[in-house]
Amino acid sequence: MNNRSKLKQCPDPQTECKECPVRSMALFRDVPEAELGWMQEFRDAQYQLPAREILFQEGDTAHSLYTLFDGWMILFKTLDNGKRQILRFLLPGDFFGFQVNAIGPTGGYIYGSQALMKSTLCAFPTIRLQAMIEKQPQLTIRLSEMEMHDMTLCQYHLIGTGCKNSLERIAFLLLELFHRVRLQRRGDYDEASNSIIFPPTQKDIGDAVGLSSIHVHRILKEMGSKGWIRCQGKRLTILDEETLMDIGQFDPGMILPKSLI
Amino acid sequence: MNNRSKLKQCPDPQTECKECPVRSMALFRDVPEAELGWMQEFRDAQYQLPAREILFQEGDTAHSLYTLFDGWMILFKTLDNGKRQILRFLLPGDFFGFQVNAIGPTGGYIYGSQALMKSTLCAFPTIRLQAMIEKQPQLTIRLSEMEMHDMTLCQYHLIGTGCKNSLERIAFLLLELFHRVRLQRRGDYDEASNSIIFPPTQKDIGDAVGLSSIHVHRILKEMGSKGWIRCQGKRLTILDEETLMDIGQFDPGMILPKSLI
DNA sequence: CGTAAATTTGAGGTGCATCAATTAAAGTGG
DNA sequence: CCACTTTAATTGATGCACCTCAAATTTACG
Repeated sequence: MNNRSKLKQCPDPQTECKECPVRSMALFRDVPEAELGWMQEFRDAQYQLPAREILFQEGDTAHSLYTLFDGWMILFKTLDNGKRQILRFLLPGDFFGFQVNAIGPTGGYIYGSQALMKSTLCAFPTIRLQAMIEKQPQLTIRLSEMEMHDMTLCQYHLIGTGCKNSLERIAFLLLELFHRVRLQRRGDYDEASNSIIFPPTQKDIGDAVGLSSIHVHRILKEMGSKGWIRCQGKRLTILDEETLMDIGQFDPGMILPKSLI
Repeated sequence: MNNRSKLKQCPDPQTECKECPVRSMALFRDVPEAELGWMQEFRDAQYQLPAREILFQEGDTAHSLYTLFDGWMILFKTLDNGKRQILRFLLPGDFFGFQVNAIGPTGGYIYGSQALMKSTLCAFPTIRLQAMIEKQPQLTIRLSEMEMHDMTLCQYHLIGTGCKNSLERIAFLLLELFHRVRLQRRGDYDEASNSIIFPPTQKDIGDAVGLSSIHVHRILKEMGSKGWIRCQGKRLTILDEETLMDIGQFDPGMILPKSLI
């Protein structure tokens, strides 16, 4: 465990895997119900992380693999020039921590991770991955699927920073996050107002799409004044989805999970 | 087969999988020698593609999965505004074509693919992937490894377009491609001159790192005048690798293959 | 050898960054 | 619950890294 972070183990009783509310999004989605108890043995524990807290930094030895259980997190990389690139926004069910910078299980994480709001994590030791796969070989297929999905999103972000202007990039990002939250159909999406809880700051948005927080602010203001969105107090409301989809060249289909086979 | 392309089947005899020179980089790297003959049955054929030819376009039905056998190719996406983003440069051994835009095997490719020089491909039908995996379950682990590797590269490119200036991005890209070619230790790398065959145009470079071809040219000229590189006639020579690594924040370790387990 | 494609160079414009300073909001401890 | 501190949002002014346009030259190629 990284002593830089204020990670705390959750008080018992912790959530049972077989009752997990994010199971349909998670790595162990396809593990048969009867095997879940066994799988749970591999789990380290559930942990809580306060808002804005760092879980691990780039280079930290990768002892654990994580599934975000509740909250919002980011994976990021900081450069020598002080700039930060957000690589992924993590929502409940998302799996992370298996990209390391060396061959074998002794490597370090190639990115840092931070909570954007109070978050809960399920962790299991990296060292047990092999045993888990041997017990449940179909995990590798699910792992590939999740990687493929992350890869697709990463490619769309690359397309954004490579080819789109500021308005288009931000429109895309807002819609992507909005749809990802809505797909989960949990309390964070409010159907009546078509809004979601939205913890990223303007700086976070900028660091995700390659813009300064000041310019992000101007674009958000423009989007607000045109009646496309409302964005205040950690809540994002989408008012004109069609226009935003057109501008951002976003298609909800591209964030749907795909099967490898 | 896509009739837009001038894909031609290679004249027999085609290369035997067990004698494949790129096997150590390829999907079937870990398949036991004894099983390779069986695996080869799944193969469609070897195909040849002329320089600058399109293999498939975004949206084409994904009938085949490909391994680049010889040559250079790119995966790219073109936007409504006419701009193009290069998502991956493909070198011999690289596997592509399994990212599709729909659930199940009936989807279309989410990117286009084009040869940068005369290239040879090995193809097998997407529909046989499941049977191959059932016969050789360890293929899914190797697939995950390859995806993880591609994902890492994609992330570094995102970091480039998101956080780096033009000089830093181009330095990174040149070194990445240089090292990837050199890792293969085939004829395309010349040790005496520390140079590689380098088919991308200045426009290709720009489309990969999010710059105009004109600006790419100015930067390449600057790099040349400072004695860092020589870049002419489809050949790239690295003269001052240390300076370039420093500027581009490139570490050769990050393109080395990693094991999942 | 002729045509298309890529490279090269210059001039001018702009989208976004940077700097600076104020206001508002969120977090913290008494 | 309020005073205090920190962080985020907001706004204006200025600058530059890179884009776009245009045209000449060189290279690639059937």
